[in-house]
Amino acid sequence: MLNQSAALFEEQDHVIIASQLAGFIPNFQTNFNSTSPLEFPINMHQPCKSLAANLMSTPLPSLEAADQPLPTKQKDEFIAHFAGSQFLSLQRSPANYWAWGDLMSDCMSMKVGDHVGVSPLKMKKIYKGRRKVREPRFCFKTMSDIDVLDDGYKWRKYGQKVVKNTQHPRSYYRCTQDNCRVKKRVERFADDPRMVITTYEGRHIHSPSHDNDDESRSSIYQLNHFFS
DNA sequence: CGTCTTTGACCTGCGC
DNA sequence: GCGCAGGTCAAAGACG
Repeated sequence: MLNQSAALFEEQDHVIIASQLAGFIPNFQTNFNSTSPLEFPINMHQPCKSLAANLMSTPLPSLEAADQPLPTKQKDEFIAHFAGSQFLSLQRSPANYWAWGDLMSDCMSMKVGDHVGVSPLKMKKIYKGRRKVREPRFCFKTMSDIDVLDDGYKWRKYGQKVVKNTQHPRSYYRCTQDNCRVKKRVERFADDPRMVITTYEGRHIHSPSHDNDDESRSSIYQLNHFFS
């Protein structure tokens, strides 16, 4: 049984859904005011997605406003929706919109206690350099002895790399379906090798193979279809 | 024999 | 411009 706790984010659609983010980001500073992780069951993802999409659908503020917090009203709506739940507050700016993926990537290799955050200067550099559209990405972390989780799709490994400051190599996979450009990266969490971090990039243009009906109902299958 | 994995080389982007 | 690190390629080997 997969551990369903996960941290998910998708940049292209402005959807940011976080669960157990504190596990990825030891200290919330600069752009994140978090006191405790946000947690919700897997079947709450769709309402969360709608809410977050609505929240994030207003035009991006000007670059000069990059360091300004999310308008209080929007933040309050988000907080209200999760009243009674542990809550992660989000601040939105054009810079950290682009920085989400990078920040998350940075966090993968960080040690507990490291500072996490993006300086205003770095944020503006990231924003300036990322005007091209990037494939949507999301990642999640699971407790598993198996590196490559069966997600219903067929993958071919095309590379492996030792990442700096980590003991475990990162593996690169591509979907084997013709014309499908989806990729995924699989690596062990540096601070806790029992955890597997899987990062998906792109969207499948086909349905998963249904070799195993039980698998098609699994949580990981639902995770993939959340973004399809 | 076809498919998949491994792995060193190469490419690219970024920081200094 | 240079060096480093991450990402990708592709030839060779393993496996069924």
